[in-house]
Amino acid sequence: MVKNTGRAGYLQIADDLRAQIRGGSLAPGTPLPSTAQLAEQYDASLSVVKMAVGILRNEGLVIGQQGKGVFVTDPDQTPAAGDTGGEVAELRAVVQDLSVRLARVEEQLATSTTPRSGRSSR
Amino acid sequence: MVKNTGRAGYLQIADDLRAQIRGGSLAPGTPLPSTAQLAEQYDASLSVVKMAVGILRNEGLVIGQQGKGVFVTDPDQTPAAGDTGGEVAELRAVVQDLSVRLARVEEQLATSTTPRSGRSSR
DNA sequence: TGAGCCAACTAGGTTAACTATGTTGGCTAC
DNA sequence: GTAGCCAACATAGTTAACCTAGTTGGCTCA
Repeated sequence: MVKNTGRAGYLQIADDLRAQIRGGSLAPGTPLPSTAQLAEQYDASLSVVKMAVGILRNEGLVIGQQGKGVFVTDPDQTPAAGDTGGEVAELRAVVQDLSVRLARVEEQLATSTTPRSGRSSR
Repeated sequence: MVKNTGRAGYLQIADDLRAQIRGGSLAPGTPLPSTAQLAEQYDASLSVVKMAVGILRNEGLVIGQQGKGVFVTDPDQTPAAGDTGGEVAELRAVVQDLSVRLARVEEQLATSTTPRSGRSSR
């Protein structure tokens, strides 16, 4: 399953699993196969599989529970790894502000343009 | 150097190096100390250091050259792992555009509602 | 039936060893 | 001076082994 494409085996596995997660084959909350099973499926060592899963964990796509397994995270509740979360939060705040202001403007326009005919054809 | 904070050693090292890179201590183009040196500095095994560096490599913060070393990447030229960087930049631009346009509309409204006293005291 | 024990299974971290590949500097020969 | 060789150094990937910690299910006993 791990091909000689020059791309490291652990990255290929991570790519494959990520594609499954992104593509919906592995839905949020779904447990991934165990490390042992993945090693068998991908014909790789446990260590390589662990590395691959570690990559996805750092990306926030999966979360592991000792003794239980590794589960696909819910994208709506994933803070997003790294500082991106902070940037996204910032953008959300700005968008929220714009939304409020725009609603206000729309309201003003709705009440102020009604009596003025000729201004409604924008 | 790797503390018993419950956070994995390799993650601590990655955090530390990331902070140095983000903080400017390690400028773009700068070579990181070698794996052997980092292992000594952080009192960890080669493998742990490699994992830490691997994390940073996946984040696009560093790039390695065999036989030479690992170098800090230039943030302006780093695509940022995945599409998140590009998407955030794009969203910023859109938000900025909306901000300007909304401010303009708000200004127009302010001037067109001036003759109507009682409506400006929002 | 419920509680306790334990084996099997699981994730995650750490370590050492090995391999492949590339870089660099010193040394030698021409 | 230049080219070639090689040891030392370096990155990156792979593997196996070990350890800690947690989960689960089956079995035994009260």
